[in-house]
Amino acid sequence: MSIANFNPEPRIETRSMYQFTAGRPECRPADELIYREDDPSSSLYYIEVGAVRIYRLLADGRRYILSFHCAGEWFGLEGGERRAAFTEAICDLHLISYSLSNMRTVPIDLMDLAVKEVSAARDRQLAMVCQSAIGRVAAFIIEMAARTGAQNFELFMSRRDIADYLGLTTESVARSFTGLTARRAIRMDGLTHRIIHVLSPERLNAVTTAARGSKTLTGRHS
Amino acid sequence: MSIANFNPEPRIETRSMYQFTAGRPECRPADELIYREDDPSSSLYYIEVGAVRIYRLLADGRRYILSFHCAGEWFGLEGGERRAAFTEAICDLHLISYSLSNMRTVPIDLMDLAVKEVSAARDRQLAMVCQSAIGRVAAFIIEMAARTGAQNFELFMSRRDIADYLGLTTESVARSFTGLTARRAIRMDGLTHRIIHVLSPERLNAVTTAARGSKTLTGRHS
DNA sequence: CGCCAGATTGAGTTCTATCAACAAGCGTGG
DNA sequence: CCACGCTTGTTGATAGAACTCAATCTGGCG
Repeated sequence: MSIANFNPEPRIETRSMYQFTAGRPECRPADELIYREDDPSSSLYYIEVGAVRIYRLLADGRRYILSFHCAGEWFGLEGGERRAAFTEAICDLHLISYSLSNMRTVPIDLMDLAVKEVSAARDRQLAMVCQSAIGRVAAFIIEMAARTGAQNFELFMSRRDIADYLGLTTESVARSFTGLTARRAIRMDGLTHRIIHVLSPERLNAVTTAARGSKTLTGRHS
Repeated sequence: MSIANFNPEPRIETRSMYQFTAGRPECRPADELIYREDDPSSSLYYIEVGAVRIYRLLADGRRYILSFHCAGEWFGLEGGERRAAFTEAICDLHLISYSLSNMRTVPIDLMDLAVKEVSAARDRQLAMVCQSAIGRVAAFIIEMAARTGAQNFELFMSRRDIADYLGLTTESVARSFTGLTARRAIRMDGLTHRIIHVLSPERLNAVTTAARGSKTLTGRHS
């Protein structure tokens, strides 16, 4: 499995390690825990309706959201035997679980899922480090718009969830939303301002490409 | 491959998509480019000696280092058909490349590699967002110590590389190293202070677990 | 009506980027 | 040999961005 058993012709059967049986559809209410840290990681999940947040709790009790997953997406692929994070329903949720077993192949290319998650994690890593507060929020809105495929959509998570995802405070998130509204990049609607209208993808993009600081990362070289 | 072709029994052959032929060992001098963004991603690499940095260039020319890989590690697994990042040798490098072909199976479990990269990317994401400058540097030193398996080791990368990896300036990195020395967590040696002695793993850990700010992420709830 | 949760705004503080200067080592060339 | 430039790393002073604490606003609910 690891570099230790380096061998010219080992013919490792990746697929055989990851076979699952399809479960029945399940419904979970908002805020219910799907699995917690240290649970055995024996299932994979497909979201039919709703959304989840995957998060870790730090030693001091703070919460950091690693990713959101919404309808039509898979989650729960884990490296180790046990969960490294918690997963909760954000809103009412319908999902299908696939438990580890030798019965049948899971109806998705796990390799594809894994490399896509690497790619997404790297994109987020880059956004976290390189962007200002308003830039992160702009990038977040672009990501959500791309996922829903619409210019007008409703955020299914609170400002607190967004803050814990972007590594900001709720106040900074609110100020960034206000700032994007002032720049006429978006318009907000609804009681809790969770309905977002993207007025200008160009202006949104302009915010994300504006450098946080010229010396934060090394400038052009070679 | 994606959710679009959802199907109860598709029997997707992950392995068939990822077969390689072993290449001969190659040597690369320091700072040489292994591959660049948009190159076809047709090879996987195993590092025998040396280390590489994988990075992206932002629109404004700044550089962000996504990861370092050193001897005994694999790199180059990519989601798409083309490279999403650049890779360079940090120091003199010996590597073995495996080119895509139908000849034989690559001597590593790619699935294992992919899920480990997801895990590592998430850990870094968390460190980037939750930690102060000195906390990130402390986490970086802990990571490097774990990789080399020694309390005393030489960093193969410059302060600039570290800064571009941690999303800080070289000045902040230097100040953090000084701060860790003042706390007697580490001692530095060598002409360019790249030789690190970990004096107290406990004190190092204490720096990483110290909260950056109590309101940065949501406190204990539920 | 009082109370609460979610979102926003304002004022002050902290942290890090920025700009500048400095030190040490190394290579080059006169 | 030494002056010079160059690279790498470090330190100091200042400015700006985000956090912190506080207050306000809205709508929902008992």
